Amino acid sequence: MSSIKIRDIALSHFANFGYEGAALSKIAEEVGIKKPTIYSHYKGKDDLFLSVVRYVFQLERRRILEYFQSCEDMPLKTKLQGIFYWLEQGFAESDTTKFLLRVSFFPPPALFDEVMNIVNPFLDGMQRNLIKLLNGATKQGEFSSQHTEAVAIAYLTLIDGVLVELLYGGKQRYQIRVEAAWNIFWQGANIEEGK
Amino acid sequence: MSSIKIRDIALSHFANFGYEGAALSKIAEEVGIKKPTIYSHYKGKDDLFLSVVRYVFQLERRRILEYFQSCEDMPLKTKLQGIFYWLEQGFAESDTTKFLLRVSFFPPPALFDEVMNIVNPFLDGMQRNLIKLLNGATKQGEFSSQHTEAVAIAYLTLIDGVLVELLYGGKQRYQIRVEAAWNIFWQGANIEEGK
DNA sequence: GTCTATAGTTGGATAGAC
DNA sequence: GTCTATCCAACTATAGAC
Repeated sequence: MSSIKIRDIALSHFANFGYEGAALSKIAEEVGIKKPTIYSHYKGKDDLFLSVVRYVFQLERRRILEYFQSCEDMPLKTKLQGIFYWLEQGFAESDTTKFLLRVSFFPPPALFDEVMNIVNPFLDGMQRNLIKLLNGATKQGEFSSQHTEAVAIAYLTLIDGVLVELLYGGKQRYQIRVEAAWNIFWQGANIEEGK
Repeated sequence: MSSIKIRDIALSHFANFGYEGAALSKIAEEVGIKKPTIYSHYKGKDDLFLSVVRYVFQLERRRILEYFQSCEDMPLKTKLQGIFYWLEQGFAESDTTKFLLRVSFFPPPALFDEVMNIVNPFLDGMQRNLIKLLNGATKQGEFSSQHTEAVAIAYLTLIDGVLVELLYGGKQRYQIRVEAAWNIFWQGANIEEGK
């Protein structure tokens, strides 16, 4: 089915040019079909865009679950630190992360509500899973902190901060940031109680 | 001069709709002039856009210098922590921060090189000033860390991470992030040597 | 500098033959 | 499902009167 090919190429165009910057004519050209043919697969540009949004977030959700399952028996530190390598890989392989960030930060105004109804549950789920993870580790004595939620929030902040650099500065600067910021985060998160 | 009014209103349109999403007709309408009048002030859309870019980054550079001068005699912790309130204020007052982030992360492809020739020196200057600041404080004994550069990088990562939330999640979620992530950063940065 | 009028292009979307 | 042909709306940009 060429619906899939259209969707995949549209993803890369939306990721690199944004919603307004992407043109159905250019997408069709790269797919190897004529523009009107898109309309026999999708209702229009909005429908195509929202299909890509749903696809990307579903894909990302599954990938994250797979990651956590793949390192279920490892210590917490390994799990949390491994994310950064995992992010780098996912970013290199496709335009999904770029699309994800662009859509999250600057969604097309007309589709704001519909986009946020997909983005927000995704982020909330991320945060819930993370807190669960930290709580579980705390019980097992792997991790000592009275402020599990604060650590979770700081960790998400760290991820956003390095993602920004991955998106913008490239791999090398990303790795430098991860190295520097992770160590300080981890030390700060493991301070023993008492101010 | 109405060049300024055009520039300021264009700034808000570019910030909220992106380069492609902003229309000269809408900008002119809000200014209270007709569209062709813009062409007697700017060569075209590209020229207007790049004028806004130059203006915003120059403005931001000056604002940052002013901030650091305003708290020159304060302890390092106060300086670094004060940035977060300062960011929040600047973000609320205008669309400059939104524009700055949008342009930095997702510049219009056709103007990529020209934009980056403005963005990169700006960021490099930020990082240089920060390292200078940390080095100065280290000499005065305010701050103990063997890894000044790592702290600087982690601090910039922290700023990006909270800015993302300011842009996307709003003031309240921003403040929560700042509270949680700053404490962990500061503790981690001030760990005594060893390990 | 500001306008009216308009050129020239490109965008999304539809009708209808095959 | 795919095409050709076409429509209409919106955009940037320019010409020329005032």
